Amino acid sequence: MPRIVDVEAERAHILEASFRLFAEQGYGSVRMRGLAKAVGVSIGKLYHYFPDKRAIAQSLFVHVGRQDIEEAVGRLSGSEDRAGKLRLLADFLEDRGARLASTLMVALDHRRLESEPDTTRDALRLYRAALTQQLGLDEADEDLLFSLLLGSLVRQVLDPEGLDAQVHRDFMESLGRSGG
Amino acid sequence: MPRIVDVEAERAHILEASFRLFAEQGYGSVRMRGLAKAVGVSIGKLYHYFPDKRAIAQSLFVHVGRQDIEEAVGRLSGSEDRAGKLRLLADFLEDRGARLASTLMVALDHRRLESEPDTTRDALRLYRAALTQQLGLDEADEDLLFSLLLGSLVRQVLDPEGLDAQVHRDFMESLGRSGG
Amino acid sequence: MPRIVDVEAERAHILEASFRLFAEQGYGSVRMRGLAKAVGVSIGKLYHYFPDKRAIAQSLFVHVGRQDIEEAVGRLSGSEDRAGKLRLLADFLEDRGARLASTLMVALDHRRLESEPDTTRDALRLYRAALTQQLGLDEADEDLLFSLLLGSLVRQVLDPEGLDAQVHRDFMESLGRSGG
Amino acid sequence: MPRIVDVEAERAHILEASFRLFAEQGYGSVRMRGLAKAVGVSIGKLYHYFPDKRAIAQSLFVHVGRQDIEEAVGRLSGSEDRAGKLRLLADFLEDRGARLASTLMVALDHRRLESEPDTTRDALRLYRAALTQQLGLDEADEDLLFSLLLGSLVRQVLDPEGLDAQVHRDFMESLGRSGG
DNA sequence: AATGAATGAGTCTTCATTCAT
DNA sequence: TATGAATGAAGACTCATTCAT
Repeated sequence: MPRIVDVEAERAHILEASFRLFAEQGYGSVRMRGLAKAVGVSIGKLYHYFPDKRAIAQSLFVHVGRQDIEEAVGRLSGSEDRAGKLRLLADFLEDRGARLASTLMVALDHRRLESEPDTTRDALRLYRAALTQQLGLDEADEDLLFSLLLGSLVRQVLDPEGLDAQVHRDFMESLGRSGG
Repeated sequence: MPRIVDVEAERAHILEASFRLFAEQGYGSVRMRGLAKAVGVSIGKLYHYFPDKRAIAQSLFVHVGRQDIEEAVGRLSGSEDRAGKLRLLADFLEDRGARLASTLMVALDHRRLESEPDTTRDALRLYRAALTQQLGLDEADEDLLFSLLLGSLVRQVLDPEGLDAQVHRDFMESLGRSGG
Repeated sequence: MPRIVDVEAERAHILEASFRLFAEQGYGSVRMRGLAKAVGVSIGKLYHYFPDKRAIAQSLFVHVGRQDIEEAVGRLSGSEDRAGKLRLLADFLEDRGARLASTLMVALDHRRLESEPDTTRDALRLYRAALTQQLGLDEADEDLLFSLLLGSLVRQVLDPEGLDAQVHRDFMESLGRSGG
Repeated sequence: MPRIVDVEAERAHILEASFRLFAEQGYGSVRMRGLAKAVGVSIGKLYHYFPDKRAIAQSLFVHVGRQDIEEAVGRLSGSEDRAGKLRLLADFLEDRGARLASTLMVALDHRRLESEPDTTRDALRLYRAALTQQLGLDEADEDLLFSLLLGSLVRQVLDPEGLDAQVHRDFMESLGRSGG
């Protein structure tokens, strides 16, 4: 029994420390040697906890995806009404944008690793469902919001300065005022 | 006398035929052998026209980026007023979305290939400038629209069915009615 | 814990086993695959201990050059007077000629590998200095002897039978009788 | 009939222009592209006049070897007596040393190109025979002289400044005084 | 359980040679 | 005959994975 906890903790630690490298370099450009160094463990240890490189990348996406949703839901729960939740969402985007953008990069890589796009697609829908559950917007507004969120993450990667956070925040506030 | 070749045409052909593979697999996962096969030339020919793999990927982004802008501007020019141009933009997204999404994938890879993010960032701004010039929206609307466009491209990659084109089209139309 | 290895011993072993191949084929004609087979290790191991082929060739020259001088000095030290040392030198040439000729081949390659001829030239001067120190001949005699030694090594490569060892031995003996 | 002369002239031109590159880089490091550029012809032309790279290197040695002997004999013929010839030989070494050293490099490479050392060995003996014929020294002196000549060429490659031409010249003069 | 040296298939790239023009 | 673009086998080198310690 005590071992299992350790194993999961080790795996989680490896995944967390792998995140940055996979997001920055892309699956195909990450080297096991570089990964081991970034994680701060030996190559052998990586292979002790994961069967191969692909498994790390795939587990990584699941891991960080789950964390992101949990954090998002946790934070949006800080307010009861939709307007408040939207404000918290804008806050979340602002201080977690870099991390979310990295998660998106990892998701795009993950999509390339699977022949069937199922896992990645389902994960995206999970994100969307969490949004639905928290905000209860009408479908059209939510669809727009979802594209807007993803788009702002992409822009965060390609041109962080080019993005006007206030504009996005205002748009979200306007959704709070429209119907639901 | 040796074979007479149009060097620029050959380079363009290689880049066009490379596009799909780089977009689908990502720079680090593309193999020169696979690339040669996909392009339909010998490995040697690839190296005759480009110094190395990296140069192909970098030229590729410039090449497809330029083409995309040219096509977009060409199509938006089909209408004089903003509302018409926005309708044409929605049309463009609809029938060229897959290609534009691929360009985005290539752009994200390109960003990872350069230590300084200058080229990629400048390219993104070029896209944005073309939008400004064609639509003349106020900055806030344009900022939103830009995120929305990029977001819909990302969704096209991760979950094409999850995207409601009509919603996005309606949003663009609403921009046509608002001020400028 | 990983295998514990004596890095210097491994490097020395690789160099010793590389010697023959580089001497026989010349730097440009040696293939890493052939080298690995000749050394009796994997290609990967060669690259584990040396950054590249060039580094092997360059280290090789330093390694065998040092060994040759050590052996020569060791053997000439077997006698106290100049005549005796000259006799020992002739003996050394006779039973180590093939190896010394190989070292010369490696030295000539080494010269071609560096843009500046410094290292190779300095090594040659080191050989010469060892001679000076051991024999204490006048400069002219030593100069002649040095050319003679190198010439006999070249001939050993190009036409071993064409060389009259006794003649060279006699000449060396004559140097023992002349002034110093 | 007229064609044959042209063909031979072209071949000779290619060989002469190849000499320097082969001597400096060694057979295995010479590239056909670099050779074509050095010679000032197209790669196609090289293959028009020689079946392959190896044939060029092998013809090269024969070509420059023949030229060297002819020039040496021609110059030694400028004097009737042995002392004079030895003086001319020293002169020859002094102003043609660099070229002769290159020939030696080419010879050493040539030796590595053939499985049987016949051609190279025979060429060396031809040089020796020319010496015999011109100088008529006793065998022992000639043997010494031959090693000395080759040794001075090697030193010219490895450390040109370290060689005392006067010492070598004096030695040759001393041979002129000794018996024959 | 942990390490990292060792392996060698597979990568990018080169280059002798061919051949269309 | 001459050219150099094209080819792809072979070269140097990398790197995911294994395994002795």
